[in-house]
Amino acid sequence: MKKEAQGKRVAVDRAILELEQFLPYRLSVLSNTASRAIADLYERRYGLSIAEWRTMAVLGSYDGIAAREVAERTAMDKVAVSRALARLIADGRVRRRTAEHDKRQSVLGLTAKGWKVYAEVAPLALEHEKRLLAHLTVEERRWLAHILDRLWQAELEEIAR
Amino acid sequence: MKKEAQGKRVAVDRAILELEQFLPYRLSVLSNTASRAIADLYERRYGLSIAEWRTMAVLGSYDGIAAREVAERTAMDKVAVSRALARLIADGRVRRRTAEHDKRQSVLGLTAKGWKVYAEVAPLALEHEKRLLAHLTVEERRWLAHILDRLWQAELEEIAR
DNA sequence: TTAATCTAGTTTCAATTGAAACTAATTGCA
DNA sequence: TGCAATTAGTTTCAATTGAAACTAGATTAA
Repeated sequence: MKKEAQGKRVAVDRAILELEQFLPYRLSVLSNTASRAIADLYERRYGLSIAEWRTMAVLGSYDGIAAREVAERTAMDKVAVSRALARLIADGRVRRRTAEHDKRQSVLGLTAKGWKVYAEVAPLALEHEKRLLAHLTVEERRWLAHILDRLWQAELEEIAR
Repeated sequence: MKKEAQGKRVAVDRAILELEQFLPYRLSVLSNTASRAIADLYERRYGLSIAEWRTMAVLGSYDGIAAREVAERTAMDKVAVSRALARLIADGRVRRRTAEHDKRQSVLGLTAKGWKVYAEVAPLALEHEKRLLAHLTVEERRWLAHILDRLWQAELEEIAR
């Protein structure tokens, strides 16, 4: 490490870690910008938070699941799910029944109104994803998907331990 | 899409988007787990939040910069930086002078105490990063670095527009 | 010059989040 | 059985965050 012109903004000798090169930092910044743009859009247009959108998305794929499974499938904790559901139900986008076989559990699903929102938001989200990926070549995209799978898997194993 | 056994957990016809495959979601989950483990560690051991650690990290690399530049280099907003600095200074880990050429600006740097913390935390952070990357082959690691660069660059261009 | 604009950084107040405690129902097991 | 432990989900309260307003200094341009 050596001085730049002016002797200002010196990269210091003792430094061992460059934040800009640090993987967790890079992932965090990337993740934030990837989510922010689209999140702002459906927040403004539909009053949906990320937590609410994720909840709707999994209910779009898995009708009739309980809150616990929403939490698993959205990687959110049960408190966040509870709050997201409270708002979605208040807005009439999600319906909740009590499971007959276990009265603690709920049976959740999108209402007609919820499906209407879903049918508008999902394409926006997918388009946004496409725009992000458009910056990569086909090969890079394949590698990215592969690497995410690998890391995902590694995490699961880590948690399982 | 078709029914699974039991007629439960049905993947619904109208579903357009699988959250688990959605890039912003995958990045978010990955980023969270990548940061969480290490963040918990230096929170417990040194009482450092992520914002504080990032601030210390850039001050370790760039001595004498102002809060504005900390914000740029950590991808945090100025309020977050102001608060992180307030705590770091209160803890005696960062020193702040006023810039002579512009009395609005501060001139920031790690104190001896700050350097001591840095010298302990940085290796921990790097080791953690190594453990994450250990799940990938050399080739995968190279591609990951490359892809992150590409997306990073794309973002910068996006913002510049 | 000096008034208007801009920039660095802080403060305030409301909204969001996180952790712990809680309620209600279910399960495991002596 | 029935009582202790577990699970689903909610509530509460404190801590964190975000947005806007604010202070103080610097810059611009008439």
